[in-house]
Amino acid sequence: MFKLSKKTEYSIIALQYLIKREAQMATVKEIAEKCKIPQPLLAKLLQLLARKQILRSVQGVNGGYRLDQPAAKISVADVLEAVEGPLRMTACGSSSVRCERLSFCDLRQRLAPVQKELITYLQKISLLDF
Amino acid sequence: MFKLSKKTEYSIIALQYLIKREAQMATVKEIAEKCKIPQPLLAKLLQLLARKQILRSVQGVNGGYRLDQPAAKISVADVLEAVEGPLRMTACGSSSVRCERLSFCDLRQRLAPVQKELITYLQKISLLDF
DNA sequence: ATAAAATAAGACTAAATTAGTCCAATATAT
DNA sequence: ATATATTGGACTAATTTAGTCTTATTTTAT
Repeated sequence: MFKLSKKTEYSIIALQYLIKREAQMATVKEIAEKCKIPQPLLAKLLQLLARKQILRSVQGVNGGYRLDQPAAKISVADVLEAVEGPLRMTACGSSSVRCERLSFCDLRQRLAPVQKELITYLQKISLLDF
Repeated sequence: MFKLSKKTEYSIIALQYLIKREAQMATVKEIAEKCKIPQPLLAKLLQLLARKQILRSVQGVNGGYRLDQPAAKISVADVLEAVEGPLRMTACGSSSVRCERLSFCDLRQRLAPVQKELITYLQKISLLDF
């Protein structure tokens, strides 16, 4: 329970690698080899992080990825959201899901504050102090 | 991310039903129908909860399940652990998993305090105030 | 005693999600 | 131009989760 997905683990590991390299670019290939992450999968993850402005990508020769924000400003919550999508504890609540228990189940409402606290907590942990 | 499994949802819903019924027994069949949960699956879940002394089971005619503890003493963490097994955020750390990144990856150690806080938090939420 | 009503346990199948691959397209420095 | 990168999307494989089925055991009422 609450186990991070491989995607999330890989993302954090790759980010930590990039933090150590500071502003220097690193290619997917390099990161994949050093961190022992399957390269095509890592490529996807770094793309997701770039879309959320956590990383900056440069295409072409001498291209690669580097941090687009100071490490202290990147929260664990940011990474989770970029890679896994919005954090929510119940299946219902996403617009497409209709729940046959709606009439009597108050799980979602009860979980809402828990979820909120959890997110707040994860937002306070940056990749640096984490 | 952090979405509760169906098992967990079903367990909490069933427990809330049992809380409303107070000390009265309810059969798996009854709970399954009222809460719209597949009966054989629910049966498994209630067994897990009974093993952890969250529920008390009585076999035979007129048997069923009832709470084995006051609702206020049952924490969300208890339910999660009973149904999902120990809460841990990394795949490594369970004895059977060997990680090829061990030499340089400190994810597990860094996640340890996060995980601890999370568990502490979930332990403080009972089925009543939740 | 016996039948009926209940949980217990484990093997099994199906569905869904996650992990990982592959390939063609686009961008860029030399 | 060409080599080296990322981009994006479709695809397959593996794993996990959800759900079913069957048989055994326990208990009670008759």
